[in-house]
Amino acid sequence: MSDTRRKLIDGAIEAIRTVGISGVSARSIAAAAGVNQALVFYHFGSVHELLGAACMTHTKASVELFQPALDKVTTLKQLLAVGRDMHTQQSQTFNVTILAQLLAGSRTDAGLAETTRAALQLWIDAIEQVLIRVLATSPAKDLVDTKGLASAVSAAFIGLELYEGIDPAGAVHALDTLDQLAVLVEVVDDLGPIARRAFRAKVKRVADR
Amino acid sequence: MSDTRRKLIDGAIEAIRTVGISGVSARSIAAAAGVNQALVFYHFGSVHELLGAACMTHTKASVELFQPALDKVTTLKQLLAVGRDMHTQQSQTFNVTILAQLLAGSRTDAGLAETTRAALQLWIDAIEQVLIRVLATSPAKDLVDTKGLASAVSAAFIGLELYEGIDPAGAVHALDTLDQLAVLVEVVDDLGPIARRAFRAKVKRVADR
DNA sequence: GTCTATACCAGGATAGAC
DNA sequence: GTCTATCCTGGTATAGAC
Repeated sequence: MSDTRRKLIDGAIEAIRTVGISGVSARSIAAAAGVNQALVFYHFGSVHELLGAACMTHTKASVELFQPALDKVTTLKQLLAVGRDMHTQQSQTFNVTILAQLLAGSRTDAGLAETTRAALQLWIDAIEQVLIRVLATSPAKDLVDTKGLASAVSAAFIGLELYEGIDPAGAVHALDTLDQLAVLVEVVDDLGPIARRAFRAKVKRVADR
Repeated sequence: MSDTRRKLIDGAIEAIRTVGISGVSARSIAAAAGVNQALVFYHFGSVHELLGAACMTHTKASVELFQPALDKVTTLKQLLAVGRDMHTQQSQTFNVTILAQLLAGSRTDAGLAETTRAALQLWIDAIEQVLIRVLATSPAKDLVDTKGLASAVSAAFIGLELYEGIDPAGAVHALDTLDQLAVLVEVVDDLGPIARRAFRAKVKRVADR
């Protein structure tokens, strides 16, 4: 990949982060990239195309970067912790920030929507693998669709990121609460044999109906 | 409130819905409202001010409209059902769609961020009241911070709305999965006295540490 | 492949007629 | 309170020099 293409992609990420989807433009991206504005169109054809390419590249790199951390996760609480770590470690280029802005922008551009969907799917797939592993020993195992839950978790994370933008303290509070709830799940997983059997029976009854 | 102000507020909602935060402008709003573009500035001073006013008005009306439905909710499953109903019944003016777009736009405007925060808070407060009622009889009661959970639920809903924009089928699937999970909570709430006592003891131990 | 220059349009905002 | 006209800025996109 040429040097300018890479600069433009980095510039696009930087621009989305600083001015948001509603302020991003060929000029703001070129300024962040330190190259001429016309090159956006030479290399990518349009601003939206560049945004899509940047989103895909950035998401791929981000998922790969955190894959080792995800592989170590054995509880829901730890999964949440990885999410929070991502945010603090990479506050300058946090991928979920980018995805949130592009998701909002995808409302008016079908092409961008498709790329954003594909990028988000990378996270969903990675998270699903974690969930399959984490839930393998849970008594609630048969009641949970891992694909659906992985989508829900990803979407929720995006919502929390947007919420953080308007109420940082509230977002921390919300995440702390989810942390507590993750403990609740462990409590269920950790019930004694009698309670566990009663739980399983209930779950089975509910799952069958 | 004057007729034109109302028209502009309705037009702003309409414009956010159709062109999104990145496409919204004094001209697009005025076109949707059927009034002259200059009136945006006469009545509201700036486009962002109008967006903030529209967001607040629309959210207030939406919360009031769904308050009776929220008052009837007695389980998490029903709370989720109200959310889904809102979406289908009000697909033209779904308030969460508006909030999601303004949340994304708030990244670059502190004033808009504050108004959006206040508007979202209306939902969070309403949902917290529901949660207090729903969780009152749950054995997990003492472990859950209702304020934090209400924020998390609201944020998650916004994320799901954005996700729906790029993958409608995936979003339905995610919501169906959450529906199943809500059942799981009922299972816990519905354990027999022995299991319930064991559960409470575990929760207490966890809550104390 | 990159830069300059430029055409052209959309958006924010104001002045002033009515 | 509303409309017309207008200014200016910044946005997309292309042509053409280098």
